[in-house]
Amino acid sequence: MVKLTVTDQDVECLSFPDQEKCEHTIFRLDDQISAILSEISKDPLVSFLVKRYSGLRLIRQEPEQCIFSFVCATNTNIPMIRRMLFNLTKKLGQAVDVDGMTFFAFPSALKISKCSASDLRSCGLGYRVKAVKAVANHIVNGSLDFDQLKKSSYEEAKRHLLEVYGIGNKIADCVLLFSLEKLNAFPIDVWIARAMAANYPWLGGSESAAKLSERQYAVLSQEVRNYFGRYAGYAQQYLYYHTRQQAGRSW
DNA sequence: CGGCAGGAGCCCA
DNA sequence: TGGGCTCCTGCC
Repeated sequence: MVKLTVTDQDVECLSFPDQEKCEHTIFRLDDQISAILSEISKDPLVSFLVKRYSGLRLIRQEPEQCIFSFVCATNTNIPMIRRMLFNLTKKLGQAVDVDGMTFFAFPSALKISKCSASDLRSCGLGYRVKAVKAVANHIVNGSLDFDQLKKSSYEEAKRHLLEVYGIGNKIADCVLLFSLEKLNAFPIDVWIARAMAANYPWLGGSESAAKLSERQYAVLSQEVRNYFGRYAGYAQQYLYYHTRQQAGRSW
């Protein structure tokens, strides 16, 4: 659990249990950011966005928290996602008191795997209960080993993730980018798909569809990683943030 | 007030 | 390739 304090100058970070320089972990401050930004700035639009949204960073999450969060995020909206995750942490997570307020840590996969389906359902997860259960079981029985996946290539790690019920292309790419150190992962949700069709019509086989088929996702995914390179995920972050800003939805 | 559409996707037929 | 899945919100 982390407490962030925004000051005029920067962001102060305090973690529980205490971890030295947790902001370096969370905001990837150890990345060679100038080299990364200059590489993705070969693209004119990204170059513009890098200047416009200077300071934007990729977040590094704990894999378990990351994958459960994105499983809950299918076919819904952000207020709903927050509610589901809050209910889940309140029901199963450990209470932590900070500044006189009680927060709840993200529960372990073991805790989730032991939780009954009806209790999970009571968190408002709906049909996602089946996927949440499947992910928890894979983690507990060792068939989903995040430490191993961190050492694997993008392609191999993604293949393993896709074997889990409830994990499709988009969630797999999010988990790879935000928690498994695959900076070339480029998650394509409906917003990014629209943005790509509008700004990069020559990528993705000139498919203008907002909803991508399995095949279209694979083609576009491969092409954007070729085009933006090993730090494609950083480019995605700028494009995604910009798209959401344009839509007037800044969380 | 009720009814309906739609939303950080995925699975199955 | 399209429909269903849960739940909630916004709109009419």
